[in-house]
Amino acid sequence: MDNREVANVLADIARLMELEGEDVYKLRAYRKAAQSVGSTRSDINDCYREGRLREIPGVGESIGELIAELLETGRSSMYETLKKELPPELFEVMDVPGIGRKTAIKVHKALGVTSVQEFKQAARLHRIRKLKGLGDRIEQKILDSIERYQRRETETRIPLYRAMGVASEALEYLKDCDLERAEIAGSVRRYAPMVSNVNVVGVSDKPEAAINCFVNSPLTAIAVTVSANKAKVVTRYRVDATFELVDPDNWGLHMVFDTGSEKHLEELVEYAADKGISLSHQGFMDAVTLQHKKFATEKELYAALDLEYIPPELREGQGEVKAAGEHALPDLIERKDIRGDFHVHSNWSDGASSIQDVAMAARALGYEYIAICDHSRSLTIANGLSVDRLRDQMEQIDRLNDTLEDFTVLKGSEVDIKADGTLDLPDDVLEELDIVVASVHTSLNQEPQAITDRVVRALESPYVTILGHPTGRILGGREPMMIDMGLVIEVAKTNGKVLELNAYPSRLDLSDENVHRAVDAGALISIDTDAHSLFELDYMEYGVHSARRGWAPKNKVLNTLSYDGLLRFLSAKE
DNA sequence: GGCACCGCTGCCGTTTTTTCAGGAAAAAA
Repeated sequence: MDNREVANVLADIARLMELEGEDVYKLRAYRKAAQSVGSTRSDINDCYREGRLREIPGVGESIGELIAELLETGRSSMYETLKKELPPELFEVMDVPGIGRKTAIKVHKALGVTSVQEFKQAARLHRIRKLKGLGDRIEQKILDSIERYQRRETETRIPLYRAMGVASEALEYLKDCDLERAEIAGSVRRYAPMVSNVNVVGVSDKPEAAINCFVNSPLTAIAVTVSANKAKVVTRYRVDATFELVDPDNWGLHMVFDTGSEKHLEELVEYAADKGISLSHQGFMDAVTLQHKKFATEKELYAALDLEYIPPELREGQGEVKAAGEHALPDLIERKDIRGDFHVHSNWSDGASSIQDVAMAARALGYEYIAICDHSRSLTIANGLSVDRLRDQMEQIDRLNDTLEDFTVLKGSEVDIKADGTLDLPDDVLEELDIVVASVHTSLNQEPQAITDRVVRALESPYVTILGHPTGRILGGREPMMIDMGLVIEVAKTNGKVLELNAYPSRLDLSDENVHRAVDAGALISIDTDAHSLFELDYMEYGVHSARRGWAPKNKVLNTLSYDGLLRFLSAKE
């Protein structure tokens, strides 16, 4: 057994204990040990042989003995006993949002159903509503949840931030594969929020060895197709990866074709055809002179078509080719344009760092200002600030600002928009703040009309500066709220409110489409990280690229303003 | 069950609201 297999058994045991209603700290200990064994660099068998099992964090006497049993016999008596009690298939049922531990067990024991499919069938046949404590509405909820879950199961795409991890892992392995060059292409390079394939393009004078090296890397779960210059594999992260070796003299053409998107390439090929050029992954040929051309860089290829260089984020077939032909591409926002961050948490609520440390980190990024926007009182789970604590925080920020030069900490709050659209803090408190980010955190499932009215009401408050994570979506996890974004954008524009592009990688909310709509409508956006620790301030990178996907120019992004410019903006609103 | 810091131990992520049903589970950062 290797580390991964041992870790899987430990994790399974933890879940079975959870089903049994075992002490949560006990099962957490198993879960932690699983995590630790799975991620440790040294081989678990070596550790055992050398008597160093307990040097692994989270492995003590009992778990150490259990691992020893596993390695000696390939099984664990404790695991076997637990499995007899409850079938591990129930894990998947509990993975369905809306079905918890108790419900899963209750239904399993009463009806003898085990798999997700069986639960679904039982709900369809109205067998669940007959159980004590469950009724027709819970039954319907279970059915809906399972259907949503199953739809998600067929989803092979993963969120960008996870694909980024896979991509850098691929590049890391490829360092040992005798390559002269290797770069990420595909939808990861375009910063698409959901990714189904990680593309790597490389150059090597030993192609066969390089391809084999990639296919045999630990990244690969199954090799799908392998040819002389190209390999496609299923990775161990539920996403495919493609590695292609190309002619270095034609690097530019290959990068364009391997970056996509399909729609962009369609537009591009058509545009080229109109100019009498035959363009494909195979090459570039003048249809009249029959001359072939190669391009070492993408810029040269676009230039040969009389096009402006089109940045990868714009290559979605949204009219960028036409715009590039007219030299009318937007002057896209860049990372270096960002002068501050309006949505950052400190350890006053659920952040990890002190205000001072956040300020220092932000200044080290070259920012001029940062707004501390901790949660407001009703969001108790995030340790939201009461009015009194918020006032204390404001005082502390004032004192901190007295010691800072060329940098300002703005006083803010991420104030909850309550279910009726009122704000979680009274107006006289909001008025004292520099920045008010208003966000929805509760009752996300309201009907379209209700949720839209609610947000509109918040945007009509004169004290709100920014609408935080406007749709509440979690990539690969939660659907956006059923809000009428068209109307919200209009109201924001009319009332001089700013729409946030929350750069937290699992959110990226506004979506690129909505950024585009907002920019077209003339509304302002701000790109904020929602950082809860210092390193998360770097999430700005995701935000900027997403804004570029929405064609956002610098002058539509609030946090490109200098501090003085920002003050003018804020005072103009009063 | 593991661990840190001394013990005959106590902590490990928390708390309130919503929802469906009539007490209990799930969701929010």
